[in-house]
Amino acid sequence: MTHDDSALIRCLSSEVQAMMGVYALYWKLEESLDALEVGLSHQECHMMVKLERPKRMGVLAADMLTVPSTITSTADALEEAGYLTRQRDPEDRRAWLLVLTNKGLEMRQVLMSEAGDLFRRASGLDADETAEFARLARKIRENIMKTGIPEGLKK
Amino acid sequence: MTHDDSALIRCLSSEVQAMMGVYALYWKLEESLDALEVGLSHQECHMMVKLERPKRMGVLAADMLTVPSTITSTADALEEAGYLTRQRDPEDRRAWLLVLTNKGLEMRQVLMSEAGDLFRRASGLDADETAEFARLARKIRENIMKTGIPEGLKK
DNA sequence: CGCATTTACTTCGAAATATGAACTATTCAA
DNA sequence: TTGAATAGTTCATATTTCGAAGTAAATGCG
Repeated sequence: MTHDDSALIRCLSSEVQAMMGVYALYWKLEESLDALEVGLSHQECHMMVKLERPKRMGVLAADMLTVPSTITSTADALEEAGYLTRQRDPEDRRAWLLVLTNKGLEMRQVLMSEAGDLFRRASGLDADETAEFARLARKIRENIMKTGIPEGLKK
Repeated sequence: MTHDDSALIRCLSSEVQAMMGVYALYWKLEESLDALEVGLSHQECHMMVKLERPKRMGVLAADMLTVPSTITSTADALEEAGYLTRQRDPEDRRAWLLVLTNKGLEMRQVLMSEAGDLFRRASGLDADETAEFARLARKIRENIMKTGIPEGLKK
């Protein structure tokens, strides 16, 4: 704590307190990702995590709340590095499925376990608190995935 | 939800579930910030929020987990727009205090109340859940501010 | 005191990232 | 079969971020 912010923060609405915590955590986690020195950009790490199973690029764009062209270049990099391959989706041959290679699956395991450590260290929460935080975070994520995507395509 | 992810996600560790929620929320909030059309970049919004009281640029850099030169350019933009002024810190004349103008204070109020709305809509949590989430988020933020900053200066 | 070192911020050019408009290939609908 | 819609790609551009070198003020130390 740089100063006595904690007292000031308690004066804010719960929503704003929550946001500030989320921002701090996000920034901290992003910073820690660099320290992993795993040779992947943040976006590439996120894509690896999202690929628990083969997914279409459009689905990933929606999941990652980003734009198709970003997915293309991220996938290019991961393919180049040997972590995934593109396979035509048999159900719609316009679409590609991104499929992790064995090397990709291994890297994903590493990332997931490192991610757990990062969260534990950054948050400082005990197991119960983490479980409760995870429950709410899951609920939030479900809400966003449900309501957010249409909005994201607005304009 | 693009598919039946919710079931898959429950298989992950609490830590990873928490992270995925935090990421989704962060991305969603950032996206919504654009829609605010308030003429400020994300970084500029964040700085406005952090300036609940005058702060040194170095302190802001630590708070925002970023680099001094980024703070300089963000502060330049906000000064240009009339939201803040630089004042020499009487305690150390090398340092500047960034002080919100009246216009800046008004904008900060707008941002804070909009932020509350954004969180409410994005998260979909009720008041109790929000309070609980805020409690944990505050705890996390305190932990990060306490432990995180020295690490951030490593290297 | 006077000089070397550290600290706080700035400058500016380069690197990394993100974005959108125009394009190819495929599907769908009539 | 043809026109419109969709999935992804390309590429040039905009935005953001970073870091090395510079200025000015403070601090430490003989």
